[in-house]
Parts: sequence; C-alpha cells; structure tokens
Amino acid sequence: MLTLSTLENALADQRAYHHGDLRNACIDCALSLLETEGLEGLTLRAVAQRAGVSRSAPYRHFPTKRDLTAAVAAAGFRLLTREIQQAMDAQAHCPLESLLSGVDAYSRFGMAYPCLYRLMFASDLGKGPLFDETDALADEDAEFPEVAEAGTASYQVLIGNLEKAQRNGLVHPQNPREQALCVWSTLHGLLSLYIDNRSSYADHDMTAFSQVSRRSIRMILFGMSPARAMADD
Amino acid sequence: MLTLSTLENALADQRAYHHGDLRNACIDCALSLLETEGLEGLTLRAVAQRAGVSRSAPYRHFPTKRDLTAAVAAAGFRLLTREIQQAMDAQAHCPLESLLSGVDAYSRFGMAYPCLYRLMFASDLGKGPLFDETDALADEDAEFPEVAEAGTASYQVLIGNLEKAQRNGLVHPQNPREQALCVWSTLHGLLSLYIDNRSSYADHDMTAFSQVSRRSIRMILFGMSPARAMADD
DNA sequence: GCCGCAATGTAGACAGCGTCAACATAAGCG
DNA sequence: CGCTTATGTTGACGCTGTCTACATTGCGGC
Repeated sequence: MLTLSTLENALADQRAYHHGDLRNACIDCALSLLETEGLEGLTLRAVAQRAGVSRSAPYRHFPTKRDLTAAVAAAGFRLLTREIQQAMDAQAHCPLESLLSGVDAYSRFGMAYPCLYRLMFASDLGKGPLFDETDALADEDAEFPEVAEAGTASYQVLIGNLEKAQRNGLVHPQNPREQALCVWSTLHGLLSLYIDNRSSYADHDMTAFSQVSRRSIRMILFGMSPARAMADD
Repeated sequence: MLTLSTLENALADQRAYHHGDLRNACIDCALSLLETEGLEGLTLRAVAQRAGVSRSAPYRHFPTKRDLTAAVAAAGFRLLTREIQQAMDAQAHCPLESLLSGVDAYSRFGMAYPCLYRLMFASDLGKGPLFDETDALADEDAEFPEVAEAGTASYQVLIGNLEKAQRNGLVHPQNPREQALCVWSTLHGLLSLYIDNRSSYADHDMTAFSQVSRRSIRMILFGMSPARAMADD
C-alpha cells in the first residue's frame, strides 16, 4: 500500500521547514490536502494554512494557483513513473508479465490517489506528450515543461516495454508508440470512468478492478500478439 | 457538423421564454456558455445573465449548481446516444462497420463539444452505469437518476452492437458488457487524453484523431475477432 | 561587525463565486 | 375579486484567487 510519505517531496530536514523550503512544503501540503479534502478542497489558502504561513506567502513561489497545480502534477507523474518502473522490473523475465504488472501498478496508483490522478490529467495544464509524434523537443515548448517531461517519462516506460516485447516476438512489430497509446488510453479510460463514477474508493474494489483491467489489456494483447497465447484469469 | 441548435433543449416557442420555461433556458444557456467560455466560465451568474434573469432566479429550478450541471450532462448523454445510434444505423449492414462508424460519431461528439464532454464525465455526479453488473435498477438509486439513465442508454447502444456482432460470428462470444467496457474505455481514454492535453481543437485534427481511434479499436477487434480479418488503413 | 539589498512573509483590499433570507410580483383558480 | 402558490429580485455572507503596500529576514561586501 502506497502512502504519501513515499512521495519525493517529503522533507528530509524538519528544521529547514518554517523558513527555508516553503515551495516544497506547499507541494507536500497540497498532496495531503488533495486526498483528504478532494479536488475542490485544494485551495491556496488551505495550503498556506497547513504550511503554517499566511495566505499570500505561496505567491512568492508560485505565480498562480495553476503553477502550484502543475508542480503537484509533475510530482505525481514522477511517482507514477517510479511505481510502474518498479513493478515492471519485478517481472523483467517476460515482457508480457511485465506489462501486466505495470498495468496493476498503474491501477493501484490511480485508486490510491484518485484526486491526484484527476489533477494530473484533467487540469488544463496545456499540451501533454501523448499525441506528439516527436516526443522530445516538444516538451520544452509546453506551458509547463516540468509536467510534460514527467508525463513523457511515464509514457516512455510503457513504450520501452512494448519495444522489448516486439524484440521477443510477443507483439506485432508495429509502431510501438501507437501500441502504447492504445494500452495507455484503455487503462486511462477504465481508471477515469471508475474514479469519476464512484463516490467511495473502498480497498476491496481493487481486486475486482485489477481483474477487469488485466482482462481488457489481454483483449488488446491478444490482438497484438501473433502467438495468440491468451489464458483466462 | 454538429451545432448547438441540434440540442434537444432548443426552445420551440420563443414567446414562452422570458416567463414560462426558465429551466430549459438555463440548460440552453449553460450549453452555449460551456463551449464559448469553457468549463470554468460556466457560472450560475453568467447563466442567469445570459437567460436575462437575475442571478438567483435559477435557484427556483435548480437547488444547487450541481443540479444544473447534472441536467446539462444528461442532455449531453442523450445527444451522444442519438449521434451514435444514427451513425451505427447508417452502417447496419455490417456490425463491424457499424461499430467503427459509431466510434467516429463518438469522436466527433467529443471534439465538437470538448467542454461538454468533460462536464459529462468529470463532474462528480455520483455513480454511473458502467461498472454495475446490474444495469437497470441501479440507475434509480444514483444521485442523479436522469444522468445515470442517459449514460446507460449510450452504453446500451454499444452493447447492442457487440451482441449483434457476436450473433454474426464476428466477435468472440464473451460477455458483451465487458467487451463494450473495453471499447468504450479505450475511446474515452483516447478522447480524454486528447481533450485534456490540447489547447486548441482545430477541425483539421479530426481526421488524424479519427485514424488513431479507428486503429486502436481495430487492435481490440483484432483480438476479439476469431476471423482475424484485419485490414490496414 | 555592520549596512544595504534582495528574498521572503504579512495584512488589507478587491472582484467574482455559490448560496441564503427577505421581499416583490405574477399566475392560476375559487 | 382575493387568496395561494410559483416565480423572479435584491441584499448580504463567507469563500475564493489575486493584487498592492508594508514588514522582516538573511546574506554579501565594506
């Protein structure tokens, strides 16, 4: 089970807090506020209060609320990348198992931090990486390069996995970016629908969701895989 | 090309406007505001102003802003259903062609009304239909039964198409609800990623998006179809 | 060690938002 | 006609993001 303390922004040095690193403190407070109060509970004033400063102090570090949101989203993408990468590495022996393991990690992330997940994707943070054919370079032109870069990194993990699967002959040798887009979209759609349509995110739903998502990805894999090695769960 | 005048809430009788049907007038104004001003431009006060009434007049018809949002979302789902149904009927001779035609209609809807699309799915309107195995009955327990019902109807069109495809032997005889969920999720994910990551929704992108979405659905179909009749675009 | 400047935090104010309570008006109906 | 109910208006409240003016702190050069 993931906890917020695993986030990169947890402060190593407590005495550097009140004066010293308000920027990261704000990101931290925003992250914890997000999951306790929800997306509309994430207000600059609440962040400032939780950080123990006055309401306009954050403006020294974030020109506008959107910039704070972007920083939080970037942190979220970096955490997501780490979770996926870790899960895939654990099954490195087989690219297909690795992919399914990554799918689970993705689902787990979304269900553990539903509000963060929504913030990352539905916050109008400008151009993202997914639809650009030229993945690099474009990131720097984005409104929030940090977010675009972190998002691209997550995406790249998936692409890398599919390329490996192609080399092993487990997947059709088509454009791996497009395959990745298909897989990611399905997962993102599934997770979005789930998050947006549920009021409670009870833990026991995780196994049910995991089954659904794995089966969906298998449907796609089945189509991608010339071996047609489809097993029922 | 879709226009807002095709929406069901367009008033038939203009003289019944100022006094007579403020409720539908609000929904109409909300719909037009949505696409001109964006999601955060959709404010109760702006709706009231556009309808030509004072700012708290809408409260006689909608207890809260969420209720207006729900009414708008329901109207959106009904329009979506009609568009999909129409597109599928035009290709009724072949369920696979029908499905792809529906996919195009879905994409067209999302790209024509990106803000409405977001509102329909990401507005915390309570339980939706997609993850409930028992589709009927549950709708009435939803926070906004009108939305759940309209959403279920859209979903049902897709399920019906897949059932027909199964009967014609074009698709594996698995649970059509789950197949529909996979298709819908992919499309929803693709569209969401597109809408959320783009700042402009230029028209000429439609053909590119249509190609991507059709290819993605083909990837899934390919996996579903025992005939493996996959053609490249 | 001290002084000045740049960085950082604070207090007050503003417009815009959703919402409520009190009031005004119109419609329908006996 | 007059009563009741439905509908629209006005004023106010607390909340939000954000701006401006002011206070404080910390650090580099003398």
